[in-house]
Amino acid sequence: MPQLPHSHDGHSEKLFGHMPAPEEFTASADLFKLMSDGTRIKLFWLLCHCEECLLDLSAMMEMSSPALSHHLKLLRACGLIVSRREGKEVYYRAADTRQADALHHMIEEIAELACPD
Amino acid sequence: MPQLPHSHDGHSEKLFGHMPAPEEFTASADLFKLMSDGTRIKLFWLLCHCEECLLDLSAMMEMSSPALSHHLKLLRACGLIVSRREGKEVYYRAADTRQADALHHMIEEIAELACPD
DNA sequence: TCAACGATTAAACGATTGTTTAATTGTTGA
DNA sequence: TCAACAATTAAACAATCGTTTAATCGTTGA
Repeated sequence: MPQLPHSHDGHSEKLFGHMPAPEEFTASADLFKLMSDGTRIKLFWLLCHCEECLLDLSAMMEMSSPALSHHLKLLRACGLIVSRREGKEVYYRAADTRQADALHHMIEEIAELACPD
Repeated sequence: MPQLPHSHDGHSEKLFGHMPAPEEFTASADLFKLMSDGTRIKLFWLLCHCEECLLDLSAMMEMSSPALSHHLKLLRACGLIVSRREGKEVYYRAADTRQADALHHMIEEIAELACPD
């Protein structure tokens, strides 16, 4: 049993002995980090409700297309969104995965947003 | 009805007209930002499972006490954890709120952590 | 009251992140 | 093939963040 500076009770020491590996937290942290930016939350939320091309997203988000492209790349790298090219345009939408769905619900639960159909 | 650069269908334009205010996303972003650091996730998770003083937390987290104090301050400022002084020591634990509870479950759902009793 | 201890604060530093501007890649229709 | 358009990439910049070191505050017991 590992020792703590102050021994208040045995509970913490037992917990100390069963600490999850740091990697288990970094995986979560990376996902939360992705949502730590208001721009990306709004973007991801938007892509949960429609499929759109960069220019339209750019207008809806009121941002430049390079800035948006940067955020889309991050979201796609984590598998939260997918894209498909159709002619000159690339369409983005939320991925159809358990993780993306869970995150969508988290966002709406936290923000208590009214969710358009 | 607002106009988008490309009019693919009416759906996005309708959505564009009902965009939630930026503040609704910044509130969520702030909460996610709090959890965007592996150190803080681990710390918060720990405080969901025990109540401890700074020095013991410092040992369990393998961090300096000033660094830890800084993170505890951030978590407390958002109401996710509470503290009480008992003599020379200050004890921290997760707050007993819906938000803290929801976040605890999110972390374990995302990390799929085995949760010690 | 004063020394010891635990906790907090402040200042400084390095690292990371988001946006801008400009250049480049990819696709289509004339 | 070339001009127009959509998307992406690259470089540069300011801003934010987490840690360290050092100093300070608060409490207790001698």
